[in-house]
Amino acid sequence: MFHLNISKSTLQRLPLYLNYLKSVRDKYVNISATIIADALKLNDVQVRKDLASVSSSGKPKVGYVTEDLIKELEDFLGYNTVNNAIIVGAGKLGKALMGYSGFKEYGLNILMAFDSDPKVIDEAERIMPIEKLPEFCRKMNIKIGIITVPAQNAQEVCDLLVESGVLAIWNFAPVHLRVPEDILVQNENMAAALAVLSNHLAEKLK
Amino acid sequence: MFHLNISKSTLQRLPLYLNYLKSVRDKYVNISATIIADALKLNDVQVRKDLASVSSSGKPKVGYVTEDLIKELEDFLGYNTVNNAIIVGAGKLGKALMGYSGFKEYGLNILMAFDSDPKVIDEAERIMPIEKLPEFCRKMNIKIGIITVPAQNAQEVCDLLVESGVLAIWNFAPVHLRVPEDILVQNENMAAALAVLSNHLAEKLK
DNA sequence: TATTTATCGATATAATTATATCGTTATAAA
DNA sequence: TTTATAACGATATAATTATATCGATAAATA
Repeated sequence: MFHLNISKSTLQRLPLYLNYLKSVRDKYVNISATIIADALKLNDVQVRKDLASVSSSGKPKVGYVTEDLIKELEDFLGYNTVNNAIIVGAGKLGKALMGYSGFKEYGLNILMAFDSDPKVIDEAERIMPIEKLPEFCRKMNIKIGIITVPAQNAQEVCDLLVESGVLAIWNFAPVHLRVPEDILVQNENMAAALAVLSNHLAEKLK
Repeated sequence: MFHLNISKSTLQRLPLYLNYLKSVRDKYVNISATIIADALKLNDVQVRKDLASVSSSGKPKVGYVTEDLIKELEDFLGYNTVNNAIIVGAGKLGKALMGYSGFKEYGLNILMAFDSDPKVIDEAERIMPIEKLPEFCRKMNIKIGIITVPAQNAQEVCDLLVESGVLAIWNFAPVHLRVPEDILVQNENMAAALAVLSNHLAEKLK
């Protein structure tokens, strides 16, 4: 697999293609970028370019073999590989993510949550004290860490994760995290999303 | 307030600025775009341009008055205005979001969840049958809807929300929603985030 | 008071991302 | 068998977004 030079925007559209393809796999044996673009209200050239980075099987007049494309997307997106992860911050959001079974589908397996508050520790519920994080990460070879602590603690948690060998961080705190160059931070900024919503409403209702 | 011509990327950075400013309000009476940019690892011109869309009080050599800027950002982002919202889909994610108190801080007040499955209806827990959604939205003047149903049901739920007067939709399903021009869809695509994480790992570990 | 400095706002350039165009090819219809 | 068409890939153009440059200005220092 050649995971090179693929833009974040492309990468973020791939799951949409995959989802759409799965929903029409019975309907189309072959499918074209034009049809996909139409269904997802995107530009067909964009779809074609995006797909070119995971597949090279497109044929003029015919398009792509739907099942092949699904397979290629799933492989590329790592849905067929299990990635073990841990969560730091066992508050409401952390627990919710941990309890959310939907991530399995994407190859994400959340093994454990960690928290600094002794009151929430509960090993039966898979919540351990943060002191045990480094050892756990090394032993289990954890490469993905999810941060759901309050903004003011996010950076220190981030540092701890990096020290413990984590390579990719999914950050739910509304802060910018400073990390070494080779570590990826993916921000899931709910505040940012809300900003967009609220701004739209202010526009509409004024 | 003039909410015009502001790019989504800018809008998404504003909460970061606000959060940072709050964390240093005791330290700096005045603050410059340079300092903010440095702290958030952004370009100073970008910060200045972003701030120009909410404030016009920057002074050479001095920068901005921290407290004024905080106030302006909060107003602009609508954190001082309560936006009532509802959730459709009372599965794990829906319940989690509903129970998550953090949104209050951003002016988002989730009043009720709706679901089509009679087994999960529980008015004491603020989960109502989906049939009651349109009436509820109209009566309570709901303008924000949050979609946490499975991908295959997302479009019909979206249509229902639009019919019921909702103007902005926060979509957690990994699908593209088709809506009239004046309705905003903000996608919180967890699958997309995971795609980015997984791709990075594949790169690093290959 | 003159000079230096940090910073602003405005404008210009660069980089990235999206869209349009064009030649080619595989299939279907005439 | 020829012609038409849908769709591909490649390349070119347009739009958006980020970064760099520059003159102006408020405060600090000489």
